[in-house]
Amino acid sequence: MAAEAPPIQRRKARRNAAAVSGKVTLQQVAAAAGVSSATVSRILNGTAIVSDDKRAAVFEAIEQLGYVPNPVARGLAGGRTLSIGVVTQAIDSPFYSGALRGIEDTLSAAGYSPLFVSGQWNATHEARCIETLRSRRVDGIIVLTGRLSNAALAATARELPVVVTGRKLKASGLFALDFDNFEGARLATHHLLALGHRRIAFISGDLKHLDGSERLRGYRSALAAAGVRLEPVMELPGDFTEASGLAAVERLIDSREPFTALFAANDQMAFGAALALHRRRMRVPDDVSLVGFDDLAGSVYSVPPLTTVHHPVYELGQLAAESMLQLLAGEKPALELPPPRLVVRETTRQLRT
Amino acid sequence: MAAEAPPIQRRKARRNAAAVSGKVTLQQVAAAAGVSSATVSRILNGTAIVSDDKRAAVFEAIEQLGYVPNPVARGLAGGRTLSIGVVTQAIDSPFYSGALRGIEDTLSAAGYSPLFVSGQWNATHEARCIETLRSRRVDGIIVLTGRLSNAALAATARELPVVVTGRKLKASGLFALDFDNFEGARLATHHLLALGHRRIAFISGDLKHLDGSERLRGYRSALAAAGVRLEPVMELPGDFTEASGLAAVERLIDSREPFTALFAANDQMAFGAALALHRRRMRVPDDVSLVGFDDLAGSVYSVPPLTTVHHPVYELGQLAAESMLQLLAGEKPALELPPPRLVVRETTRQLRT
DNA sequence: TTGTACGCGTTATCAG
DNA sequence: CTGATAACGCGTACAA
Repeated sequence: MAAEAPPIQRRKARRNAAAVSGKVTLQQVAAAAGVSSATVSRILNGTAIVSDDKRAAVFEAIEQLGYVPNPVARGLAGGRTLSIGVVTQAIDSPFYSGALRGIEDTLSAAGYSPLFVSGQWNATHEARCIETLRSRRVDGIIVLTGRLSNAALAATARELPVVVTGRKLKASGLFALDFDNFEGARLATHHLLALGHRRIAFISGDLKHLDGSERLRGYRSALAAAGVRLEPVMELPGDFTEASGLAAVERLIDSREPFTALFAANDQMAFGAALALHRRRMRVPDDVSLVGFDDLAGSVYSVPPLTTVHHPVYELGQLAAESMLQLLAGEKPALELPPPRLVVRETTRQLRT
Repeated sequence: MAAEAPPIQRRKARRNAAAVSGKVTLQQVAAAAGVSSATVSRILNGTAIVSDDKRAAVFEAIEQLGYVPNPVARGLAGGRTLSIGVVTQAIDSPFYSGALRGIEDTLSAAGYSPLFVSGQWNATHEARCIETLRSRRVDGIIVLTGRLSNAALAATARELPVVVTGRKLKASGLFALDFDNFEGARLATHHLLALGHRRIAFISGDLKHLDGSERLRGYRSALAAAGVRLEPVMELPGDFTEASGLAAVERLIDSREPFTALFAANDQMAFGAALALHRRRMRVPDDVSLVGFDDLAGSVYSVPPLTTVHHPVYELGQLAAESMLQLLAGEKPALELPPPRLVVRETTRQLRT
């Protein structure tokens, strides 16, 4: 036993050094295991059946040497980089960052790495982002609510798998994951109607996006179903930012148009609206009821906590990533997001009569 | 002229096809330009001086063919992947996402791509993340407030450039970008003292992190300087989350210890604190003054807008990325974050006497 | 089942 | 200044 000590120590030392420097090659593993490099590769990728003894020898060698495959070389040789491009609009938006985490969690669990790029709400920039991702040879691209045209998306889907959220679209090699924004907005508006409100103003998001237009449609639909007349003055334009929500409410108040409730197309605008109401000395929910959309992490802790429509952003990211994995595996994804759900907190109350 | 039309068209067509498929190789460019591939490489990387005519011919060919270099092959051959690993704790945290944007902006402007991974406040997981990044052959690693030991960080800095934020540390190949949390906390506490407050409670963050402990130190220092006795009961433990801020304030109120002001070690805990006060029917700032730390994007729109210490997170990301670029260029970074700055908004007021 | 040999697209090292 | 040519580390036809 004692005689064997030195070799063992040496092996251990080498292993640590290797694990840190990451410089052990597949070739070295093959040599140590007494097989060809092709066999090692086959074992690693499950490309072919290998005899059990060689298999064991290879794993032994991998363990001893602390071998870690080099994804760069893999990418060059095999064409697969095990990385997925993710096009987001603003990486620091409270809305998207939740989705990004969902994507990262499920992608990394599958051995893939996400490559995030920000499109910055600009179609041209977005196209450039996709070019960058393609030049980096990503295996697929996930687009979170892009500005890119459906045609452009379908075109890149012909080259590599694409998963897109926030729009409806069918094309080969592409999967669209959509959330029922219409129903969510209907739910929110219905809630206010059920509380007795009739003068319900709506702060819309960017109508160029499906999210924005669908939420407006849901609002209108609910009002119509309740027999409440649609009034253009009650539809305030916004762009999904807090500032636009604040501005919209100030304009509404200045117009002296009576209203008892406010539905903002997203939580951020609802926050802006709440501040505007506060500035004008109108209390929430005593004077005005307020509903948001998205259920951001911070909405639970706003004062008072915001009633809103839950949008499962984390799950959105997870499902987008899972769909991509399925696309990569040659399967046809059919995942669906859970239906929207109203979360009643403390910014809404029965209309005083 | 007319005779030349066909070739031009053909060239155009080929160029488009190439730009989309991204399959034109450096070899093809070399062939088209009538030079060797080495020359093309040299021109692209500025590795050596090349005659003007060949240079022009190569650029002409690149343009015609729509050549885009392949970073994967580059990574294999040259060892540089033009990608930087970024270890963050929670990609969806409002605090870190701002920094991530700063990093992405300046990195991509320099032709680098960031590779984000989440350490999830877990040293073991963080170490694994770094292994992943190294296996992907990133050219450097930026660590945002990690849990990793200084020793571990210094060790990886021996292998490749490292930039770390949120701690003080000197080592070769490593640059630490620190923010003056002590001074920021001192500023905030001083502000409350200047308003006449004496019973100022402090909700601390995770004291295992330098951010947390330094802010506590700043709070104590300001009190001491004003001759106010430090009372352990006024120092409430927290962990940087909204929930912990809420719990801390509820405990404080239940203890019936009198207090007129509250300083939370970050904005998220301040939000939690504000909600707790609201629940207990204590008004901000009329009954209690409240100060946060970080100046998150949402703090401007909280109701009422939060007085807080501005922490330049976006710049933090920018500077971290710039430092990394300098490290990569063989320079010695000496960038510094701007000093902390108190942003007085509407949650603090003169103590009523 | 296994090994040989070539190719992936660049960079780097030599000569010239 | 420029051109062959050898790496870089791995996947994969092809052959055995």
